[in-house]
Amino acid sequence: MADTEYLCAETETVKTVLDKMPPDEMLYDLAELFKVFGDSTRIKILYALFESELCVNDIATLLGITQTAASHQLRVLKTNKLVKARKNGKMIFYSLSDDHVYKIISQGMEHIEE
Amino acid sequence: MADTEYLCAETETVKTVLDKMPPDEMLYDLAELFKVFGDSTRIKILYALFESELCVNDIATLLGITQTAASHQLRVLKTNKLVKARKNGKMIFYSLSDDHVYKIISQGMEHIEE
DNA sequence: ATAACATATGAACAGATAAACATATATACA
DNA sequence: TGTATATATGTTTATCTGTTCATATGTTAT
Repeated sequence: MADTEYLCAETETVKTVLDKMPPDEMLYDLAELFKVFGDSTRIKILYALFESELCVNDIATLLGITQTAASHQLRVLKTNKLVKARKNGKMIFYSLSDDHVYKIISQGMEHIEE
Repeated sequence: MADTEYLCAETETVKTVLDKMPPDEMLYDLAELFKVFGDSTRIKILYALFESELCVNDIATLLGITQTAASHQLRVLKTNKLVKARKNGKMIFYSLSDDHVYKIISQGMEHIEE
């Protein structure tokens, strides 16, 4: 037997909230996306790429991290379609995949700066 | 003696990248902010609050989580200024603190839906 | 083919974190 | 005052995550 749940909010309100809530899978994906932005190393990489495409070693050197760490994080960014890769000889140049990245980070910055 | 670092990118480019990079502390704060969005329980809470202010117990019931879990997550959201609280008797109503929350989540959704 | 370089991968470890459980605080009402 | 209700807090635990180290893959040049 389930508990008798009761609510403070109006029944109508509760109904609206539940109606407008996107499906769980979508909310899960959204959280996953933000999780990618939730690491300072990855944020730094994205910021660096605002200016120019860069190869892995340059990114590592610029940010003062190891090549391995850069590579691992670039993989996360690529998997989540935040950056794309272009191969040129032995080097691989990474760049932002679209301007959502810029917009999302900008909104975040606005929130912080107030 | 430091390694002799060399870069693939132009010296000028590297300089610009470093110049435009915000201070580390700011980048760290930004990552912290996105970390808050990077959890599906918190995303669900924020989505619920898009419609209406809600008390803790309602949020817990609506999302199918325990009161304790809701309270813990609301604290995280409040600490990061994403929600604000209004006390009314024994109940505490939570609501979104500003529209950055909405904008950030919207941008994220756009990225996912493409 | 071999050497040097650029990047990626796999495994292990340390630190972070969300949830659960028990309990504390605070308010309302009898 | 005592009791029920609403929310918050502290602690533990299981899981996740970022980094490091070692190694592998792939590319270029000699």
